[in-house]
Amino acid sequence: MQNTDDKLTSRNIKPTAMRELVLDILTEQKMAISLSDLEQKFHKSDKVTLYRTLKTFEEKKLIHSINDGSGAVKYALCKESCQCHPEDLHVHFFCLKCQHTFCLSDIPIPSISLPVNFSMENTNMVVKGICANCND
Amino acid sequence: MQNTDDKLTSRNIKPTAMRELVLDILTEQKMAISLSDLEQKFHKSDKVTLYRTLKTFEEKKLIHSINDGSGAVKYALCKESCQCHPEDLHVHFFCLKCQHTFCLSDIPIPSISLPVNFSMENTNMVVKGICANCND
DNA sequence: AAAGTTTATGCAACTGAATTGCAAATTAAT
DNA sequence: ATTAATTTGCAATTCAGTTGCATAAACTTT
Ligand SMILES: [Mn+2]
Ligand SMILES: [Mn+2]
Ligand SMILES: [Zn+2]
Ligand SMILES: [Zn+2]
Repeated sequence: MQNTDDKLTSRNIKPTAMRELVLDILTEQKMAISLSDLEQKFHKSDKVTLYRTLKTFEEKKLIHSINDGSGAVKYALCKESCQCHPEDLHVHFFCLKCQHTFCLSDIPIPSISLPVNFSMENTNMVVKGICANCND
Repeated sequence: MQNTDDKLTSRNIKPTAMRELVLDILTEQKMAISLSDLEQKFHKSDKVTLYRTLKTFEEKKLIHSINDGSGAVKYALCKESCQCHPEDLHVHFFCLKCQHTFCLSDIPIPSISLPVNFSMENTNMVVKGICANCND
């Protein structure tokens, strides 16, 4: 198990104080969070710095982004082994009641056969419904 | 085959001039279009009216919306038989080159088995890649 | 047909997410 | 220590989506 600093350097991200804080917060989360969610975890913070931190993390494949249709992109940590290749992708779940977005890390995105001459690079699959917490 | 007016009334939408125009434009499209795309098909138009027209159409299940991650929601006509139930859902394709979004109407969204106590109501599945046109 | 009622439209204005420019601060390299 | 490269903070912008309200159009009732 690597510490925060190693997790950053192993993804070729320079470990600044800010980035360590952000990574620690992301590591604590049980669900995906948006930029505004992240901002609210700080007492004082600059949204743009957090924005660029998330961008850097995503670029270096430390986190991945999820478009759950809620209007704000959500982010969640990648597994250590993740390279964000098609085989690393998983299904996400958006709860219509609590509005939380979960990584269903164990559920790979099913591959589908596209029409002729269409090639795939990536897939975003979001199931919407009621999560276990909200189902009484 | 119904005319524009009948298509509207059969979905319980009052057929105003505006709505007929919008439906005709939507019917012509080979791909899903955004609100701004729609706005640009008019010489003079009010974005809010178009916005509310699309909302009404979607509510009455004449069209469905697609969240392709491009930043703007896209819209496309439903099939005549569509009730927007899970069994009516299909996969969408977003071309990374031409940025167009296509309904893969013949490809149903594969059903997945969710973790215990999660229930599903709806699924958004967008495959990203290169479309047939762009694959030379 | 006229008057009244409901619904749709147009315009202005606002919100909130995402993004850019730039200067100051921090970090790395020489 | 000086210089160069990178990161951070603040101001400001863009753009999709949305609301409020007044006018216009479409229906209902007399
Ligand atoms: Mn995930
Ligand atoms: Mn479609
Ligand atoms: Zn929930
Ligand atoms: Zn294309």
